[in-house]
Amino acid sequence: MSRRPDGALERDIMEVLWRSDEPLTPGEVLERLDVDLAYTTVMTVLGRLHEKGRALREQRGRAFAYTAAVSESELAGVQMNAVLASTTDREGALGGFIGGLSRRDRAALRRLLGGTE
Amino acid sequence: MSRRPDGALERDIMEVLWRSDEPLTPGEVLERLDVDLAYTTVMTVLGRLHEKGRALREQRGRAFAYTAAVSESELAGVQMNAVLASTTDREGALGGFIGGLSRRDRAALRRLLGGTE
DNA sequence: AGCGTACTACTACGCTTTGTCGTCGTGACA
DNA sequence: TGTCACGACGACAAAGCGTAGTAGTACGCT
Repeated sequence: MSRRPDGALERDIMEVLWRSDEPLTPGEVLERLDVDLAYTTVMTVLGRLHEKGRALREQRGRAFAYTAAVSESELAGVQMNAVLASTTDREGALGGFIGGLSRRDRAALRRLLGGTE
Repeated sequence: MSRRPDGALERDIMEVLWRSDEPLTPGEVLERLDVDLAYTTVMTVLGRLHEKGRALREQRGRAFAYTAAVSESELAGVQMNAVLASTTDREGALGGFIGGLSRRDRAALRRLLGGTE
């Protein structure tokens, strides 16, 4: 019985939410997960995501339908900023960061940073 | 007696290591921490950091002296890259990231990206 | 109106990580 | 030679997470 690594199930479920353009009930989330889990497991995790503010929910009939609170890319942006904020050598960190980027990512970054100022 | 949040002690100790330019024994680390902890607590955490590869150690007399395995900025860079790698919308993530940067950081980033291509 | 079904709330358990210490053996140094 | 510093090992509690069962309840269908 291998248990998936910590955070993996929450992550998988968030990905299901991100891929959907409308709110999903626990049952719908369960369908879209390829793994075999109990209904209540999905519910519990959705509830925890909601508690932590990472998922919003709205009543849909008797059920709750969940939506991701922040988009995947927003979350990634916020997390990268959090890492940066935790360090004292911001410039060094930025240097290390771009040193690890692919050529393509570096180009995208340059473009996103845009012109002057 | 409140326990400090998860990860905080390891972080504090890593910061002590980062701020030192030479390897430190547990006792020296303890001195440099402003908090009041048992000697063994520091030892345990240093041992765990070593196990996880985040600290190197070398014999110094009878004691071990510990050094950070990666610099603070390297670690931050790696972590930011890891976040980026975990997302599907890399460009969106980069956009969100720079959206959260200060003017100064943005300038630094632009400069670091600068010349080479 | 009654019954099954689907869904939520509540509870629970085990594992892992982390914060926090104690004990003990041993080697070094006064 | 005795005290002390230091490392090995172990321990315990709290939190986070994966995983699931039970029970109550509202809805739809018959």
